[in-house]
Amino acid sequence: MSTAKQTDDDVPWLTPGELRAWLSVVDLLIKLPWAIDTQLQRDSGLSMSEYMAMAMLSGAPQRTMRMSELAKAANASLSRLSHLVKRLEQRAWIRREQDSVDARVTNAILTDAGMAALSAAAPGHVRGVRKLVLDSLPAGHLRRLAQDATAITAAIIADHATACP
Amino acid sequence: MSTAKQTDDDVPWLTPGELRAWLSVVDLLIKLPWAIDTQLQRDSGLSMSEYMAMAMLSGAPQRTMRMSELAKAANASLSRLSHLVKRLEQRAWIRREQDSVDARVTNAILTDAGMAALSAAAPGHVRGVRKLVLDSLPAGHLRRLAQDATAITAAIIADHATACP
DNA sequence: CTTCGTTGGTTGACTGTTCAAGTAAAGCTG
DNA sequence: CAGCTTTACTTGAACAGTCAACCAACGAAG
Repeated sequence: MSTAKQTDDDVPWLTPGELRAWLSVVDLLIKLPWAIDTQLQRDSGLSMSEYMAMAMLSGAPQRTMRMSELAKAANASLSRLSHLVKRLEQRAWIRREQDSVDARVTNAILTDAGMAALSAAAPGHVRGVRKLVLDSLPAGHLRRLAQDATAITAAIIADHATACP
Repeated sequence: MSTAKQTDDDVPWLTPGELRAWLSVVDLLIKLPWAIDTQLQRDSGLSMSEYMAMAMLSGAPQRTMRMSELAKAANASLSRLSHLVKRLEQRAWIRREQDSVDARVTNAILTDAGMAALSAAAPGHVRGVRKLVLDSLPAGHLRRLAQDATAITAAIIADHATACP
């Protein structure tokens, strides 16, 4: 059933402490995205992924990025981004343009209206992040949390790289 | 645009350090569920939410829970759970039964086949969690991480409670 | 300069989630 | 016990995300 070298019987089951810890992490993985998304959706009609895409564009030179570049920055698949940008294009917040050098690449450009929408959404979003995340953690814990998060994502990327070369 | 008491201009923007830390957490919130789901789907044809529902049932007396109870345990909305259970029912991994005391409640019951499927899926899942999460963190960090996660989810719940009483 | 493989992106069908509405049993309340 | 309200789900439509084709442009190789 699994392709791993270890047999299933070798896997040490989680200790009660590990299990509780893992479940509280899972709880976070469900609830935090939900909370952030809810605030953004309610106050600005944006999903987190849409916000991220627009935020990344806003920080780029000319407020412009190629699709594949933006996909990486916003943690989205190319397909997902394509659909997402199409929707934002209909709201006139993003414009698409063919690159003049390489005609295969599409450049996504944050319009002025998009920039305005992002600016309107940002304070509420930041307030939410502050209230839910930063204010919940004692001083110094944020840095630790970020380091642990980075360590885990690094393991994910490494694992993915060894799994399919 | 927002219903909060603070005006938008009062919100202190994130410092560069806070922003970096937050983005690394966001990265985790995207990649870790994806990695876990991918492993489960590939090796066992289950999504994380399906796995969680079945795991919760497996630990309950009679391998039985009422839908609303299971929804809370598995972090799902009632509607989502209803659809999800319908799908698992078609695979004969879960059975539904009306409660004999209160005819409104539906009891979800993990079948023997469901238990077998769960047992087959568990080792691979645990191995994944170990490899990606537990093994990425130095000793002691897991407990800290869990505490921080719990603090944040508590803030989310508190916030949600004050927002809509 | 034409063929072939690669890169960059789009599209459409399917799947799962959410949201709003609906149903039906329980539990008051007068 | 007749008429509300609440509780416990279920359902169907809308929507976002994934996956597997697909297409067009580029770039080597012959």
